[in-house]
Amino acid sequence: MDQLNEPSGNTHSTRALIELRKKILNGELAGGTRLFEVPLAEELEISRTPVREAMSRLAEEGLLDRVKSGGFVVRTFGFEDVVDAIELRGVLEGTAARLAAERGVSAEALAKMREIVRGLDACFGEAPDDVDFDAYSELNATFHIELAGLAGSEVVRREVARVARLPFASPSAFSPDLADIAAFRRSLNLAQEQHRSIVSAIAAREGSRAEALAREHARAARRNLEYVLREDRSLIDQLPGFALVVD
Amino acid sequence: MDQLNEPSGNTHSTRALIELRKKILNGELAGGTRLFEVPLAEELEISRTPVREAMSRLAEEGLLDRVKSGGFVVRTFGFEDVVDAIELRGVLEGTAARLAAERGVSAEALAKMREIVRGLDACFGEAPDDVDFDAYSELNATFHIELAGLAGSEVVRREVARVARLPFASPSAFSPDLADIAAFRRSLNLAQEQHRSIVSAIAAREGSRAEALAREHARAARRNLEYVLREDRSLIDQLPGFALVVD
DNA sequence: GTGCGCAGTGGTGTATACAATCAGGCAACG
DNA sequence: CGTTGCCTGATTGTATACACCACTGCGCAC
Repeated sequence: MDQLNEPSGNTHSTRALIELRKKILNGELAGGTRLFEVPLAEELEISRTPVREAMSRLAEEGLLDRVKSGGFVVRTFGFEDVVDAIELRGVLEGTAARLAAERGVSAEALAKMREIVRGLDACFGEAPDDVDFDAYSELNATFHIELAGLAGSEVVRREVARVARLPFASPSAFSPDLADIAAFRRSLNLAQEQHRSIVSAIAAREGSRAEALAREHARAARRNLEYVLREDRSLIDQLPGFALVVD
Repeated sequence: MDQLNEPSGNTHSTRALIELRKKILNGELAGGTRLFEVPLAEELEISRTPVREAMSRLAEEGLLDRVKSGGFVVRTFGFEDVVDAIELRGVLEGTAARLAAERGVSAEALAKMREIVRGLDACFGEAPDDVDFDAYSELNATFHIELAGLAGSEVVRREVARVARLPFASPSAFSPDLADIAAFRRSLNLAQEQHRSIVSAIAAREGSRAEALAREHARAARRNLEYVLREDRSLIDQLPGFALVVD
Protein backbone atom coordinates (compact mmCIF):
# COMPACT_ATOMS: atom_id res chain seq x y z
CA MET A 1 0.00 0.00 0.00
CA ASP A 2 2.68 2.43 0.92
CA GLN A 3 4.87 3.79 -1.81
CA LEU A 4 7.95 2.63 0.01
CA ASN A 5 8.75 0.61 -3.03
CA GLU A 6 9.74 3.07 -5.67
CA PRO A 7 13.45 3.23 -5.04
CA SER A 8 15.07 4.66 -8.10
CA GLY A 9 13.11 3.61 -11.10
CA ASN A 10 14.80 0.24 -10.97
CA THR A 11 12.02 -1.38 -12.89
CA HIS A 12 10.34 0.01 -15.94
CA SER A 13 7.05 0.01 -14.16
CA THR A 14 8.23 2.24 -11.32
CA ARG A 15 9.80 4.57 -13.80
CA ALA A 16 6.52 4.72 -15.67
CA LEU A 17 4.69 5.31 -12.39
CA ILE A 18 6.88 8.25 -11.50
CA GLU A 19 6.79 9.64 -15.00
CA LEU A 20 3.03 9.43 -15.30
CA ARG A 21 2.46 10.86 -11.86
CA LYS A 22 4.65 13.79 -12.75
CA LYS A 23 2.79 14.37 -15.98
CA ILE A 24 -0.53 14.28 -14.17
CA LEU A 25 0.49 16.58 -11.36
CA ASN A 26 2.05 19.19 -13.59
CA GLY A 27 -0.96 19.21 -15.83
CA GLU A 28 0.68 17.71 -18.87
CA LEU A 29 -2.09 15.13 -18.69
CA ALA A 30 -5.20 17.11 -17.90
CA GLY A 31 -8.05 15.82 -15.79
CA GLY A 32 -10.49 13.78 -17.82
CA THR A 33 -7.86 12.65 -20.29
CA ARG A 34 -8.11 9.04 -21.18
CA LEU A 35 -4.82 7.18 -21.05
CA PHE A 36 -4.15 4.81 -23.93
CA GLU A 37 -1.67 2.09 -23.36
CA VAL A 38 -0.04 1.96 -26.76
CA PRO A 39 0.88 5.63 -27.19
CA LEU A 40 2.06 5.84 -23.59
CA ALA A 41 4.19 2.76 -24.00
CA GLU A 42 5.74 4.21 -27.12
CA GLU A 43 6.36 7.53 -25.48
CA LEU A 44 8.05 5.91 -22.49
CA GLU A 45 9.83 3.46 -24.77
CA ILE A 46 8.62 0.42 -22.87
CA SER A 47 5.96 -2.18 -23.51
CA ARG A 48 2.32 -2.03 -22.49
CA THR A 49 2.75 -4.32 -19.50
CA PRO A 50 4.60 -1.95 -17.16
CA VAL A 51 2.38 0.88 -18.33
CA ARG A 52 -0.66 -1.03 -17.15
CA GLU A 53 1.07 -1.79 -13.89
CA ALA A 54 1.84 1.88 -13.36
CA MET A 55 -1.70 2.95 -14.17
CA SER A 56 -3.04 0.42 -11.74
CA ARG A 57 -0.93 1.90 -8.98
CA LEU A 58 -2.02 5.39 -9.88
CA ALA A 59 -5.60 4.23 -9.55
CA GLU A 60 -4.71 3.03 -6.07
CA GLU A 61 -3.35 6.48 -5.33
CA GLY A 62 -6.57 8.04 -6.50
CA LEU A 63 -5.06 9.93 -9.41
CA LEU A 64 -6.71 7.74 -12.03
CA ASP A 65 -10.16 6.26 -12.35
CA ARG A 66 -10.89 2.95 -13.99
CA VAL A 67 -13.47 3.23 -16.73
CA LYS A 68 -15.96 0.41 -16.91
CA SER A 69 -15.20 -0.69 -20.42
CA GLY A 70 -11.53 -0.91 -19.48
CA GLY A 71 -8.74 1.60 -19.37
CA PHE A 72 -8.15 4.65 -17.21
CA VAL A 73 -8.87 8.35 -17.18
CA VAL A 74 -7.14 11.08 -15.23
CA ARG A 75 -9.34 11.96 -12.31
CA THR A 76 -10.67 15.48 -12.28
CA PHE A 77 -10.78 17.64 -9.20
CA GLY A 78 -12.76 20.80 -8.83
CA PHE A 79 -12.11 23.36 -6.13
CA GLU A 80 -14.89 21.87 -4.04
CA ASP A 81 -13.06 18.58 -4.22
CA VAL A 82 -9.92 20.22 -2.95
CA VAL A 83 -11.85 21.82 -0.11
CA ASP A 84 -13.46 18.49 0.73
CA ALA A 85 -10.17 16.63 0.63
CA ILE A 86 -8.69 19.13 3.05
CA GLU A 87 -11.75 18.82 5.26
CA LEU A 88 -11.39 15.06 5.22
CA ARG A 89 -7.76 15.26 6.16
CA GLY A 90 -8.77 17.41 9.12
CA VAL A 91 -11.45 14.94 10.11
CA LEU A 92 -9.10 11.98 9.92
CA GLU A 93 -6.20 13.71 11.66
CA GLY A 94 -8.72 14.81 14.25
CA THR A 95 -9.73 11.21 14.74
CA ALA A 96 -6.12 10.15 15.10
CA ALA A 97 -5.63 12.85 17.72
CA ARG A 98 -8.81 11.99 19.57
CA LEU A 99 -8.05 8.29 19.67
CA ALA A 100 -4.51 9.00 20.81
CA ALA A 101 -5.91 11.09 23.63
CA GLU A 102 -8.62 8.62 24.59
CA ARG A 103 -6.40 5.57 24.46
CA GLY A 104 -3.34 7.21 25.84
CA VAL A 105 0.13 7.29 24.36
CA SER A 106 3.45 6.17 25.76
CA ALA A 107 5.75 8.62 27.46
CA GLU A 108 8.30 8.12 24.70
CA ALA A 109 5.84 8.88 21.93
CA LEU A 110 4.73 11.99 23.75
CA ALA A 111 8.33 13.04 24.27
CA LYS A 112 8.92 12.62 20.56
CA MET A 113 5.99 14.87 19.72
CA ARG A 114 7.23 17.49 22.16
CA GLU A 115 10.64 17.29 20.64
CA ILE A 116 9.18 17.98 17.22
CA VAL A 117 7.25 20.93 18.61
CA ARG A 118 10.45 22.27 20.17
CA GLY A 119 12.16 21.88 16.83
CA LEU A 120 9.37 23.82 15.19
CA ASP A 121 9.70 26.52 17.83
CA ALA A 122 13.31 26.88 16.90
CA CYS A 123 12.31 27.75 13.35
CA PHE A 124 10.88 31.08 14.47
CA GLY A 125 13.00 34.19 14.89
CA GLU A 126 12.34 37.50 16.58
CA ALA A 127 10.04 39.13 14.08
CA PRO A 128 6.61 37.54 13.55
CA ASP A 129 7.39 36.83 9.92
CA ASP A 130 10.90 35.56 10.48
CA VAL A 131 10.71 31.81 9.87
CA ASP A 132 13.21 29.21 8.72
CA PHE A 133 10.97 27.89 6.07
CA ASP A 134 12.62 24.73 4.91
CA ALA A 135 13.20 23.46 8.41
CA TYR A 136 9.64 24.29 9.38
CA SER A 137 8.21 22.55 6.39
CA GLU A 138 10.10 19.35 7.00
CA LEU A 139 9.37 19.22 10.72
CA ASN A 140 5.73 20.01 10.04
CA ALA A 141 5.50 17.01 7.75
CA THR A 142 7.09 14.86 10.44
CA PHE A 143 4.62 16.17 12.99
CA HIS A 144 1.69 15.13 10.85
CA ILE A 145 3.14 11.72 10.09
CA GLU A 146 3.76 11.02 13.75
CA LEU A 147 0.35 12.31 14.73
CA ALA A 148 -1.29 9.91 12.29
CA GLY A 149 0.39 6.97 14.00
CA LEU A 150 -0.01 8.20 17.54
CA ALA A 151 -3.19 6.30 18.24
CA GLY A 152 -1.31 3.08 17.58
CA SER A 153 -3.81 2.08 14.92
CA GLU A 154 -2.49 0.94 11.61
CA VAL A 155 -5.91 1.33 10.01
CA VAL A 156 -6.16 4.94 11.10
CA ARG A 157 -2.57 5.72 10.15
CA ARG A 158 -3.14 4.29 6.71
CA GLU A 159 -6.29 6.22 5.96
CA VAL A 160 -4.82 9.48 7.16
CA ALA A 161 -1.82 8.89 4.93
CA ARG A 162 -4.09 8.03 2.08
CA VAL A 163 -6.12 11.21 2.12
CA ALA A 164 -2.99 13.28 2.64
CA ARG A 165 -1.46 11.76 -0.45
CA LEU A 166 -3.38 14.02 -2.78
CA PRO A 167 -0.75 16.70 -3.14
CA PHE A 168 -3.10 19.61 -2.66
CA ALA A 169 -4.54 18.10 0.52
CA SER A 170 -1.22 17.31 2.15
CA PRO A 171 -0.19 19.20 5.27
CA SER A 172 2.57 20.92 3.39
CA ALA A 173 0.57 21.71 0.29
CA PHE A 174 0.94 25.45 0.47
CA SER A 175 4.28 25.65 2.15
CA PRO A 176 6.75 25.96 -0.69
CA ASP A 177 4.95 28.49 -2.78
CA LEU A 178 3.55 30.91 -0.30
CA ALA A 179 6.83 31.21 1.57
CA ASP A 180 7.52 34.74 0.44
CA ILE A 181 4.18 36.12 1.51
CA ALA A 182 4.65 37.75 4.89
CA ALA A 183 1.04 37.20 5.96
CA PHE A 184 1.43 33.52 5.33
CA ARG A 185 4.65 33.32 7.30
CA ARG A 186 2.97 35.08 10.17
CA SER A 187 0.09 32.63 10.06
CA LEU A 188 2.57 29.91 10.89
CA ASN A 189 2.74 31.25 14.42
CA LEU A 190 -0.88 30.29 14.85
CA ALA A 191 -0.30 26.92 13.24
CA GLN A 192 2.55 26.25 15.62
CA GLU A 193 0.39 27.25 18.58
CA GLN A 194 -2.07 24.63 17.34
CA HIS A 195 0.66 22.02 17.16
CA ARG A 196 1.47 22.74 20.78
CA SER A 197 -2.17 22.63 21.82
CA ILE A 198 -2.81 19.35 20.05
CA VAL A 199 0.06 17.68 21.85
CA SER A 200 -1.03 19.12 25.17
CA ALA A 201 -4.60 17.97 24.63
CA ILE A 202 -3.43 14.47 23.84
CA ALA A 203 -1.20 14.45 26.90
CA ALA A 204 -4.12 15.58 29.05
CA ARG A 205 -6.38 12.89 27.55
CA GLU A 206 -8.71 15.58 26.23
CA GLY A 207 -9.97 13.72 23.19
CA SER A 208 -12.65 16.07 22.05
CA ARG A 209 -10.35 19.07 22.30
CA ALA A 210 -7.59 17.28 20.44
CA GLU A 211 -9.99 16.42 17.65
CA ALA A 212 -11.37 19.92 17.33
CA LEU A 213 -7.89 21.41 17.29
CA ALA A 214 -6.64 19.06 14.60
CA ARG A 215 -9.65 19.86 12.45
CA GLU A 216 -9.17 23.54 12.83
CA HIS A 217 -5.48 23.12 12.12
CA ALA A 218 -6.25 21.53 8.76
CA ARG A 219 -8.47 24.46 7.90
CA ALA A 220 -5.38 26.59 7.70
CA ALA A 221 -4.81 24.94 4.36
CA ARG A 222 -8.32 25.84 3.35
CA ARG A 223 -7.79 29.45 4.38
CA ASN A 224 -4.62 29.51 2.30
CA LEU A 225 -6.52 28.17 -0.67
CA GLU A 226 -9.17 30.82 -0.24
CA TYR A 227 -6.51 33.48 0.14
CA VAL A 228 -4.91 32.42 -3.11
CA LEU A 229 -8.24 32.41 -4.90
CA ARG A 230 -9.12 35.84 -3.56
CA GLU A 231 -5.82 37.66 -3.78
CA ASP A 232 -3.88 36.18 -6.60
CA ARG A 233 -5.42 33.41 -8.62
CA SER A 234 -2.32 33.13 -10.76
CA LEU A 235 -0.43 31.70 -7.80
CA ILE A 236 -2.44 28.52 -8.20
CA ASP A 237 -0.42 27.40 -11.15
CA GLN A 238 2.61 27.19 -8.94
CA LEU A 239 1.00 25.09 -6.25
CA PRO A 240 1.86 21.42 -6.41
CA GLY A 241 -0.80 19.32 -7.99
CA PHE A 242 -3.14 22.18 -8.69
CA ALA A 243 -2.53 21.80 -12.37
CA LEU A 244 -4.92 18.91 -12.32
CA VAL A 245 -7.64 20.93 -10.63
CA VAL A 246 -10.06 22.19 -13.22
CA ASP A 247 -12.96 24.51 -12.67
CA MET B 1 -10.04 -21.56 -26.97
CA ASP B 2 -11.65 -21.34 -23.58
CA GLN B 3 -15.30 -22.04 -23.27
CA LEU B 4 -17.82 -19.81 -21.56
CA ASN B 5 -17.20 -20.43 -17.92
CA GLU B 6 -18.70 -19.39 -14.62
CA PRO B 7 -21.81 -17.29 -14.18
CA SER B 8 -19.97 -14.34 -12.70
CA GLY B 9 -17.30 -12.29 -14.37
CA ASN B 10 -17.02 -11.68 -18.07
CA THR B 11 -13.26 -11.50 -18.25
CA HIS B 12 -10.79 -13.87 -16.70
CA SER B 13 -9.43 -11.12 -14.59
CA THR B 14 -12.78 -10.30 -13.00
CA ARG B 15 -13.41 -13.94 -12.40
CA ALA B 16 -10.02 -14.19 -10.71
CA LEU B 17 -10.82 -11.08 -8.70
CA ILE B 18 -14.07 -12.53 -7.43
CA GLU B 19 -12.54 -15.92 -6.79
CA LEU B 20 -9.59 -14.54 -4.88
CA ARG B 21 -11.74 -12.17 -2.87
CA LYS B 22 -13.94 -15.07 -1.88
CA LYS B 23 -10.97 -17.16 -0.86
CA ILE B 24 -9.59 -14.34 1.23
CA LEU B 25 -12.87 -13.51 2.92
CA ASN B 26 -13.73 -17.08 3.81
CA GLY B 27 -10.28 -17.67 5.20
CA GLU B 28 -9.11 -20.11 2.59
CA LEU B 29 -6.24 -17.70 2.12
CA ALA B 30 -5.28 -16.67 5.64
CA GLY B 31 -3.95 -13.26 6.55
CA GLY B 32 -0.22 -13.00 5.99
CA THR B 33 -0.24 -15.56 3.21
CA ARG B 34 1.89 -14.60 0.30
CA LEU B 35 0.20 -15.02 -3.05
CA PHE B 36 2.30 -16.57 -5.77
CA GLU B 37 1.28 -15.90 -9.31
CA VAL B 38 2.12 -19.24 -10.86
CA PRO B 39 0.23 -21.57 -8.49
CA LEU B 40 -2.76 -19.25 -8.46
CA ALA B 41 -2.81 -19.09 -12.22
CA GLU B 42 -2.71 -22.87 -12.42
CA GLU B 43 -5.43 -23.23 -9.84
CA LEU B 44 -7.70 -20.81 -11.65
CA GLU B 45 -6.70 -22.26 -15.00
CA ILE B 46 -5.72 -18.95 -16.47
CA SER B 47 -2.42 -17.25 -17.14
CA ARG B 48 -0.45 -15.01 -14.80
CA THR B 49 -1.56 -11.80 -16.45
CA PRO B 50 -5.18 -11.70 -15.25
CA VAL B 51 -4.04 -12.98 -11.86
CA ARG B 52 -1.76 -9.97 -11.50
CA GLU B 53 -4.57 -7.70 -12.59
CA ALA B 54 -6.88 -9.19 -9.99
CA MET B 55 -4.30 -8.89 -7.23
CA SER B 56 -3.70 -5.31 -8.17
CA ARG B 57 -7.38 -4.57 -7.75
CA LEU B 58 -7.49 -6.37 -4.44
CA ALA B 59 -4.65 -4.17 -3.28
CA GLU B 60 -6.81 -1.21 -4.25
CA GLU B 61 -9.59 -2.66 -2.12
CA GLY B 62 -7.27 -2.99 0.82
CA LEU B 63 -7.41 -6.75 1.04
CA LEU B 64 -3.83 -7.24 -0.16
CA ASP B 65 -0.61 -5.45 0.57
CA ARG B 66 2.17 -5.05 -1.93
CA VAL B 67 5.46 -6.35 -0.63
CA LYS B 68 8.52 -4.30 -1.41
CA SER B 69 10.43 -6.92 -3.34
CA GLY B 70 7.37 -7.53 -5.48
CA GLY B 71 4.28 -9.63 -5.05
CA PHE B 72 1.40 -9.45 -2.63
CA VAL B 73 0.42 -10.77 0.79
CA VAL B 74 -3.04 -11.09 2.30
CA ARG B 75 -3.50 -8.23 4.72
CA THR B 76 -3.98 -9.22 8.32
CA PHE B 77 -6.57 -7.68 10.56
CA GLY B 78 -6.69 -7.98 14.32
CA PHE B 79 -9.78 -7.24 16.35
CA GLU B 80 -8.46 -3.78 17.12
CA ASP B 81 -8.30 -3.21 13.39
CA VAL B 82 -11.93 -4.22 13.06
CA VAL B 83 -12.88 -1.86 15.86
CA ASP B 84 -10.89 0.94 14.27
CA ALA B 85 -12.38 0.34 10.85
CA ILE B 86 -15.86 0.55 12.33
CA GLU B 87 -14.89 3.70 14.18
CA LEU B 88 -13.57 5.20 10.96
CA ARG B 89 -16.76 4.38 9.13
CA GLY B 90 -18.65 6.18 11.85
CA VAL B 91 -16.36 9.17 11.60
CA LEU B 92 -16.69 9.38 7.84
CA GLU B 93 -20.43 8.80 7.76
CA GLY B 94 -20.63 11.41 10.48
CA THR B 95 -18.74 13.82 8.29
CA ALA B 96 -21.05 13.09 5.37
CA ALA B 97 -24.04 13.77 7.61
CA ARG B 98 -22.56 16.94 9.06
CA LEU B 99 -21.63 18.36 5.68
CA ALA B 100 -25.06 17.50 4.33
CA ALA B 101 -26.62 19.39 7.22
CA GLU B 102 -24.27 22.35 6.99
CA ARG B 103 -24.48 22.71 3.24
CA GLY B 104 -28.11 21.80 2.94
CA VAL B 105 -29.67 19.20 0.73
CA SER B 106 -32.34 19.44 -1.93
CA ALA B 107 -35.95 18.74 -1.10
CA GLU B 108 -35.88 15.73 -3.40
CA ALA B 109 -32.87 14.19 -1.74
CA LEU B 110 -34.44 14.71 1.66
CA ALA B 111 -37.67 13.16 0.44
CA LYS B 112 -35.74 10.18 -0.78
CA MET B 113 -34.13 9.69 2.62
CA ARG B 114 -37.52 9.96 4.32
CA GLU B 115 -38.89 7.44 1.92
CA ILE B 116 -36.15 5.01 2.85
CA VAL B 117 -36.85 5.59 6.52
CA ARG B 118 -40.53 4.92 5.93
CA GLY B 119 -39.60 1.74 4.13
CA LEU B 120 -37.50 0.71 7.09
CA ASP B 121 -40.40 1.46 9.42
CA ALA B 122 -42.50 -0.93 7.43
CA CYS B 123 -40.07 -3.73 8.20
CA PHE B 124 -41.12 -3.74 11.84
CA GLY B 125 -44.12 -5.68 13.11
CA GLU B 126 -46.04 -5.56 16.36
CA ALA B 127 -43.61 -7.32 18.67
CA PRO B 128 -40.27 -5.60 19.35
CA ASP B 129 -38.38 -8.50 17.83
CA ASP B 130 -40.64 -8.93 14.83
CA VAL B 131 -38.59 -7.67 11.88
CA ASP B 132 -38.58 -8.43 8.18
CA PHE B 133 -34.93 -9.02 8.08
CA ASP B 134 -34.06 -9.21 4.42
CA ALA B 135 -36.01 -6.10 3.57
CA TYR B 136 -34.46 -4.22 6.48
CA SER B 137 -30.99 -5.26 5.51
CA GLU B 138 -31.33 -4.10 1.95
CA LEU B 139 -32.97 -0.79 2.80
CA ASN B 140 -30.39 -0.20 5.49
CA ALA B 141 -27.63 -0.60 2.92
CA THR B 142 -29.44 1.87 0.66
CA PHE B 143 -29.76 4.33 3.52
CA HIS B 144 -26.04 4.30 4.12
CA ILE B 145 -25.19 4.61 0.46
CA GLU B 146 -27.50 7.59 0.06
CA LEU B 147 -26.23 9.19 3.23
CA ALA B 148 -22.67 8.99 1.94
CA GLY B 149 -23.62 10.96 -1.14
CA LEU B 150 -25.95 13.40 0.57
CA ALA B 151 -23.35 16.10 1.04
CA GLY B 152 -22.96 16.24 -2.72
CA SER B 153 -19.26 15.61 -2.41
CA GLU B 154 -17.76 12.94 -4.59
CA VAL B 155 -14.59 12.88 -2.49
CA VAL B 156 -16.55 12.25 0.68
CA ARG B 157 -18.80 9.68 -0.94
CA ARG B 158 -15.81 7.80 -2.24
CA GLU B 159 -13.95 7.63 1.04
CA VAL B 160 -17.02 6.55 2.95
CA ALA B 161 -17.58 3.81 0.41
CA ARG B 162 -13.95 2.83 0.64
CA VAL B 163 -13.87 2.29 4.38
CA ALA B 164 -17.21 0.49 4.28
CA ARG B 165 -15.85 -1.91 1.73
CA LEU B 166 -14.07 -4.01 4.33
CA PRO B 167 -16.83 -6.54 4.89
CA PHE B 168 -16.63 -6.48 8.66
CA ALA B 169 -16.86 -2.70 8.73
CA SER B 170 -19.80 -2.40 6.38
CA PRO B 171 -23.13 -1.17 7.70
CA SER B 172 -24.66 -4.58 7.18
CA ALA B 173 -21.76 -6.57 8.56
CA PHE B 174 -23.65 -8.29 11.33
CA SER B 175 -27.04 -8.41 9.74
CA PRO B 176 -27.23 -11.80 8.09
CA ASP B 177 -25.78 -13.88 10.86
CA LEU B 178 -27.27 -12.40 13.96
CA ALA B 179 -30.77 -12.39 12.54
CA ASP B 180 -32.04 -15.16 14.76
CA ILE B 181 -30.90 -13.55 17.99
CA ALA B 182 -33.89 -11.78 19.47
CA ALA B 183 -31.79 -9.22 21.33
CA PHE B 184 -30.17 -8.23 18.08
CA ARG B 185 -33.49 -7.87 16.30
CA ARG B 186 -34.75 -5.69 19.10
CA SER B 187 -31.65 -3.49 18.83
CA LEU B 188 -32.75 -2.64 15.33
CA ASN B 189 -35.50 -0.50 16.79
CA LEU B 190 -32.84 1.74 18.24
CA ALA B 191 -30.92 1.74 14.99
CA GLN B 192 -34.02 2.76 13.13
CA GLU B 193 -34.67 5.55 15.60
CA GLN B 194 -31.15 6.74 14.82
CA HIS B 195 -31.87 6.66 11.09
CA ARG B 196 -34.85 8.89 11.71
CA SER B 197 -32.88 11.25 13.91
CA ILE B 198 -30.03 11.56 11.44
CA VAL B 199 -32.42 12.58 8.68
CA SER B 200 -34.20 15.02 10.94
CA ALA B 201 -30.93 16.57 12.06
CA ILE B 202 -29.84 17.03 8.47
CA ALA B 203 -33.18 18.55 7.56
CA ALA B 204 -32.87 20.96 10.49
CA ARG B 205 -29.33 21.89 9.47
CA GLU B 206 -28.03 20.59 12.80
CA GLY B 207 -24.60 19.52 11.63
CA SER B 208 -23.03 18.65 14.93
CA ARG B 209 -26.01 16.57 15.99
CA ALA B 210 -26.09 14.76 12.67
CA GLU B 211 -22.43 13.92 13.00
CA ALA B 212 -22.73 12.65 16.55
CA LEU B 213 -25.74 10.53 15.68
CA ALA B 214 -24.07 8.93 12.68
CA ARG B 215 -21.02 8.11 14.78
CA GLU B 216 -23.09 6.55 17.48
CA HIS B 217 -25.05 4.68 14.88
CA ALA B 218 -21.90 3.03 13.58
CA ARG B 219 -21.06 1.94 17.10
CA ALA B 220 -23.97 -0.44 16.95
CA ALA B 221 -21.71 -2.59 14.82
CA ARG B 222 -19.05 -2.36 17.48
CA ARG B 223 -21.51 -3.38 20.17
CA ASN B 224 -22.51 -6.34 18.07
CA LEU B 225 -18.89 -7.33 17.70
CA GLU B 226 -18.39 -7.09 21.44
CA TYR B 227 -21.55 -9.05 22.03
CA VAL B 228 -20.34 -11.82 19.77
CA LEU B 229 -16.96 -11.89 21.46
CA ARG B 230 -18.53 -12.00 24.90
CA GLU B 231 -21.45 -14.34 24.38
CA ASP B 232 -20.52 -16.73 21.65
CA ARG B 233 -17.14 -16.47 20.08
CA SER B 234 -17.94 -19.32 17.76
CA LEU B 235 -20.40 -17.08 15.92
CA ILE B 236 -17.46 -15.17 14.53
CA ASP B 237 -16.68 -17.85 12.04
CA GLN B 238 -20.01 -17.24 10.41
CA LEU B 239 -19.63 -13.50 10.07
CA PRO B 240 -18.64 -12.35 6.62
CA GLY B 241 -14.99 -11.54 6.31
CA PHE B 242 -14.12 -12.40 9.85
CA ALA B 243 -12.22 -15.44 8.70
CA LEU B 244 -9.43 -13.12 7.74
CA VAL B 245 -9.30 -11.55 11.17
CA VAL B 246 -6.57 -13.18 13.21
CA ASP B 247 -5.81 -12.58 16.82
C1' DG C 1 35.14 -21.86 12.52
C1' DT C 2 33.86 -18.06 9.97
C1' DG C 3 33.25 -15.16 6.26
C1' DC C 4 32.86 -14.68 1.34
C1' DG C 5 31.37 -15.65 -2.99
C1' DC C 6 28.88 -17.95 -6.40
C1' DA C 7 25.78 -20.48 -8.85
C1' DG C 8 21.08 -22.45 -8.70
C1' DT C 9 16.31 -21.83 -7.99
C1' DG C 10 12.17 -19.72 -7.42
C1' DG C 11 9.77 -15.85 -8.25
C1' DT C 12 8.45 -11.47 -10.47
C1' DG C 13 9.32 -8.09 -14.53
C1' DT C 14 8.84 -7.38 -19.54
C1' DA C 15 7.93 -7.92 -24.35
C1' DT C 16 5.04 -9.37 -27.80
C1' DA C 17 1.69 -11.91 -30.55
C1' DC C 18 -2.83 -12.87 -30.76
C1' DA C 19 -7.81 -12.91 -29.08
C1' DA C 20 -11.83 -10.64 -27.53
C1' DT C 21 -14.48 -6.62 -27.14
C1' DC C 22 -16.42 -2.11 -27.72
C1' DA C 23 -17.99 2.04 -30.38
C1' DG C 24 -19.38 4.08 -34.36
C1' DG C 25 -20.95 4.25 -38.86
C1' DC C 26 -23.23 2.45 -42.68
C1' DA C 27 -26.41 -0.23 -45.00
C1' DA C 28 -30.38 -3.23 -45.48
C1' DC C 29 -34.86 -3.83 -44.02
C1' DG C 30 -39.42 -3.17 -41.85
C1' DC D 1 -37.89 7.28 -41.42
C1' DG D 2 -36.49 4.72 -37.77
C1' DT D 3 -34.43 0.57 -36.29
C1' DT D 4 -31.69 -3.25 -36.44
C1' DG D 5 -27.65 -5.56 -37.34
C1' DC D 6 -23.29 -6.18 -39.01
C1' DC D 7 -18.74 -4.53 -40.16
C1' DT D 8 -14.47 -2.64 -38.94
C1' DG D 9 -10.86 -0.27 -36.66
C1' DA D 10 -9.31 1.00 -32.23
C1' DT D 11 -8.21 -0.58 -27.66
C1' DT D 12 -7.91 -3.63 -24.00
C1' DG D 13 -7.59 -8.63 -22.41
C1' DT D 14 -4.75 -12.89 -22.36
C1' DA D 15 -1.13 -16.25 -23.04
C1' DT D 16 3.48 -17.23 -23.14
C1' DA D 17 8.46 -17.00 -23.65
C1' DC D 18 12.17 -15.04 -21.85
C1' DA D 19 14.89 -11.71 -18.84
C1' DC D 20 16.20 -10.52 -14.54
C1' DC D 21 16.56 -10.16 -9.63
C1' DA D 22 16.76 -11.85 -4.77
C1' DC D 23 17.52 -15.31 -1.79
C1' DT D 24 19.66 -19.40 -0.23
C1' DG D 25 22.72 -22.86 0.62
C1' DC D 26 26.91 -24.81 -0.36
C1' DG D 27 31.81 -24.87 -0.81
C1' DC D 28 36.04 -22.74 -0.54
C1' DA D 29 39.62 -19.83 1.32
C1' DC D 30 41.53 -17.94 5.24
